[in-house]
Amino acid sequence: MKTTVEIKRDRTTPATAQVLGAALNLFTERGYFNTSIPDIVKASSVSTGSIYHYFRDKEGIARSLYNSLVERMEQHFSDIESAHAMAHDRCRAVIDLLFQLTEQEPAVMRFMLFSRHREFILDQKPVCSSRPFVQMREMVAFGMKQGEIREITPIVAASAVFGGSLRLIQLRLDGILDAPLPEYLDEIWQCSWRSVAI
Amino acid sequence: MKTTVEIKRDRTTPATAQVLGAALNLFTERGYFNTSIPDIVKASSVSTGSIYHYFRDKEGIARSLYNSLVERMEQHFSDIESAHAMAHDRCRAVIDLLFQLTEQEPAVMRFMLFSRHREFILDQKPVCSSRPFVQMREMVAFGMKQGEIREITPIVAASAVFGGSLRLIQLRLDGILDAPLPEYLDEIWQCSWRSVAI
DNA sequence: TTGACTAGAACGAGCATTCGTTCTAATGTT
DNA sequence: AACATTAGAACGAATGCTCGTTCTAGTCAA
Repeated sequence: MKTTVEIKRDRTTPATAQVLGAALNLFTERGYFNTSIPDIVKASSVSTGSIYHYFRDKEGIARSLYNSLVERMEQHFSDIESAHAMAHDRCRAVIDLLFQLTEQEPAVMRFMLFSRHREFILDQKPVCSSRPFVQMREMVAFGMKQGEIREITPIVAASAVFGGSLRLIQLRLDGILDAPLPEYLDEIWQCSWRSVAI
Repeated sequence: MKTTVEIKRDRTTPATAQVLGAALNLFTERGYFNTSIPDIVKASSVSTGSIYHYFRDKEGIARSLYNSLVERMEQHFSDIESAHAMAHDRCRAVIDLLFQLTEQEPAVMRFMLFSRHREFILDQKPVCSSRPFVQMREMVAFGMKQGEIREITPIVAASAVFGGSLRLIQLRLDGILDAPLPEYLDEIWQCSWRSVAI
């Protein structure tokens, strides 16, 4: 039996979508603490009262945003695991996806990877221990078990495989890189895989 | 001829050191915006009046902190360049240094690498384009010119060389890694160098 | 005595949040 | 069909509080 609360929480109205969209942009452009509720009201065209009708408080907006984006990323990664059998192909597909997402939805990427969530979402674990990041490490561990990847400390291997690409994403989001990331995919993937391949 | 302002800015009193130390800890533990001036007053045992005597405003504290740490890092890197002639040795020494600093002064590392300075220090360039990061990229570019490193897009090479280690630093600071970083130095360096070596 | 320094109370702006109200549309009642 | 009832949704002015900053008075060293 569903409780009223659950029903309410699951519902997605146009208003909440507008609020979340506006919040995503503002939070990534100026940061959570430089964004006021009045700012969100203006950007979303949803009134203060309505915002507090749908979300417990300002932190609740950020939490809801974070959860939905993490969930979405989880789904992407699971799809990749289904589509590819080898660790090599899985890891490459992950980087390909992240590069594309960075170009298409930089705000999403900025919020997921480079916001300091723990500063504004209380009792939040670091991003690095969220499901998607765990999935990435599992892919590498799997590759090691299958003999695709050299036997080294698993987390070191995972850092070697994904570290360079994550760095490129940061450089791109910070405006240091002018060209779209997919142009670098082959080069960085060659480096990454060389670093851990047998 | 020095102006009064410059003289004042250069002076380092015990009080300013206490304020900067307290601010570093508070900013990295809770974040800049979750730290109030009263918090800094308590933690530093320096009164509000004195703080505003030495610093223009709250942002000034952060700016002063940032500049002093960047300067310190620049010096370290220049020393490394003097001590080693090969890109291989220089890059390895940089990682070694960063790993040691992370263990000895995690707050410094956290503030330098993983604070979102641009959110609280206005008209601040992204860390990635600060001198130390440029120095790191120059080391790699130099290695490529000397034939130590394969010919690929320079910034991709730099990301490949340092990306894995920076990732490990983040994991360590976020509490995902239990062992001190220097234990992983040999492994990650092997990966990093393999990824770009001729 | 003078000028640098210290102190912490007082100030006012801006913030997150609340509240009383109105609006909308669906449901029930006759 | 016509009206009454109700619950959720929307609104934005009002509230109370926190914070960065300023101010005034006091201390100390030279």
